[in-house]
Amino acid sequence: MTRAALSGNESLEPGSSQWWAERAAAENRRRPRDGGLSTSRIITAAVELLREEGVEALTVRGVAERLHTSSASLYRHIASRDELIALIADHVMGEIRLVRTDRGWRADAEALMHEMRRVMLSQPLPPSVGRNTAGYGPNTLRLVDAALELFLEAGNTPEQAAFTTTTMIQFVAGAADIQRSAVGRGPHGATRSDGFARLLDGLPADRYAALRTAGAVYVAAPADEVFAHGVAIFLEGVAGRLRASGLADEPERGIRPST
Amino acid sequence: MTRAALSGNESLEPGSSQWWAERAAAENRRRPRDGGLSTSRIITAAVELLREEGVEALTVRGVAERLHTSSASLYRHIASRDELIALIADHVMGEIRLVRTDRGWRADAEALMHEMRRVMLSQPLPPSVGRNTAGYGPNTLRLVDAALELFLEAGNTPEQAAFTTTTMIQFVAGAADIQRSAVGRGPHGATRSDGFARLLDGLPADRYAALRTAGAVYVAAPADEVFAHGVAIFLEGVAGRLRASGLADEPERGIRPST
DNA sequence: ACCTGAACACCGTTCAAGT
DNA sequence: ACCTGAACACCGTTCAAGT
Repeated sequence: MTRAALSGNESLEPGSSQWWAERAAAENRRRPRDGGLSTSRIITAAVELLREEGVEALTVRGVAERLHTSSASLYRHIASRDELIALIADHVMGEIRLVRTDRGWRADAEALMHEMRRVMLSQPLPPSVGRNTAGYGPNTLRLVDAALELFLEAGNTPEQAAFTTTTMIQFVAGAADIQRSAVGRGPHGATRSDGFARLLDGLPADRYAALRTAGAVYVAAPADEVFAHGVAIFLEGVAGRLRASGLADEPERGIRPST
Repeated sequence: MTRAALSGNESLEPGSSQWWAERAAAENRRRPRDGGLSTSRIITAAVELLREEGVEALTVRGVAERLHTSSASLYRHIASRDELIALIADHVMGEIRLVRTDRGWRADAEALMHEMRRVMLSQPLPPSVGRNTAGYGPNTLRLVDAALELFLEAGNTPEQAAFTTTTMIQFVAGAADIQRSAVGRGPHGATRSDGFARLLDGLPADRYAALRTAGAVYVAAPADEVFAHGVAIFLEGVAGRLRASGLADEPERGIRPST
């Protein structure tokens, strides 16, 4: 009771669809006070803090300080740190620009994936973001909607479009997440390869044969190139499955099927 | 100096290749004391704690308690909580069974991906695991080696094999990560869909058209099926690119090219 | 030389006491 | 009715004082 900051959402799990639904309702109900605190001011401050001082600085107390209040005051607007993080996650997703290129679904999907990754890497984010605590936030749903639209227009069934959208998000989020937390990369990725040679030396000589063949390029590969390759695999796979299931594939330009 | 638990690895970033190399060297140097503490006992205790009490219970103090010591004592064997997490991550990867099916690279890759996911979902893990803090640990390198081998035998160049391996890991890790943190799923995923209908009602009626078409199946889709679909897309994409680049594709059974 | 109790500098969160 | 100082119950990490 006391814990629910914004109404009677009792103990809904932050990030769940019910939580987002309740939050939207409560936010409409709310009357913006004088010059006081608000959820959006808190989110803005939190994102600034994140950008300027990194993930480790993102504490409830830190956000409060930036707003010249006490942490206790924030708990009138957010019920927990987890809520704050879910809100930040969706907020960041809002920076993803959704544009249609008119060059067919493959070009659109490719652009969308690169744009998602750009935004996810554009600032530090707490570990749980990029997962799906934001999954049902308004901005994230816009993204999901755009992806579903794209894959529907490509000729997929709703189920295929849904599965493909989830797969796309999983891949892009995974790639961004891993790159974000990538460790030991020097300015030119040099540090990484250096230590790697030493590392291989320490391993049993009769194993790790493939690693000795392709390990160098595996370690040194520029993240952008690897991601572009991953996108190509994904698009090729989606197109291949469209052909296999005898559904409409896209010739050269986008033709909207009468769905 | 004082901080480096296991030798002169000074301030290497936990998870970096140098850190793993240094750690392996130091571990060999070390003489196992009487019946005392050891890194592996610490890891075992940490993993037990994780399995029994979940991510939130994984504290240095909690691990110490389980070993009937003080947290200060653990710092003789690990330099920080981050080190502990990197070690746990690689330890868990060690549970991945690497088997060749003799039914060609596609079957092998498919089995490997499902096995990776199984292990990643088999127990709670801290957020940063499944990213690449474990990237250079011995068990993780065995996994990478197996994947590289697979894709090399399929006929890829070392560079293609490397890129494809990274893509595979990113996708599987992303899928597992998102599913792990999936929020609001009831016993039968019911809760999820329930709240979703209410959520859609709250959204502007003139937008989110695709979401209204495919949203239900998007939300309710069983994670296993979605993952299987994602694997199919990935394999199809890899095969497609192999054909496109004129490199050897796999007919029906595995034929080792003379790489 | 090794170990660790006790302390330090933080956290997220709560709530009684203020206005 | 709203706000918040101060406290609670934790953290990770350190180090002086013990053995």
